[in-house]
Amino acid sequence: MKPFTEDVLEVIRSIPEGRVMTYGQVARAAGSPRAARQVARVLHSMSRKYGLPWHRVINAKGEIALKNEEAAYEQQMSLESEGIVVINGRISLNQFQYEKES
DNA sequence: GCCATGGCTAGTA
DNA sequence: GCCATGGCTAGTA
Repeated sequence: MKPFTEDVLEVIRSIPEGRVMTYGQVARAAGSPRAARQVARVLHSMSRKYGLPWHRVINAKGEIALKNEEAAYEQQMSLESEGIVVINGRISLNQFQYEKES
């Protein structure tokens, strides 16, 4: 597994319960500011086997990005079980976005 | 070639 | 709604 991938996994694992990060934010934290799509790809193909808190990653607009209805529903349930408020598939980034401090 | 993006326009109201 | 972006997993041979 490549360093970038490992960094992405580590960043995702570091998101605390009850908080979210965006794809772009994860990419930046992993050292590749323009690799937001790769984050999506990693999540798509690796979240199951690596037991990631995949539900805590959303898009820059604060929305659940999954197209698949069932999966999107599952994500919403997981988020709500941690106290994150989801309204019309959208989360308030102001309230729930995790900002790593320096 | 895939991907669960993102940011910036054009075009509507 | 368009399109530039980029690092690589899964699956075949």
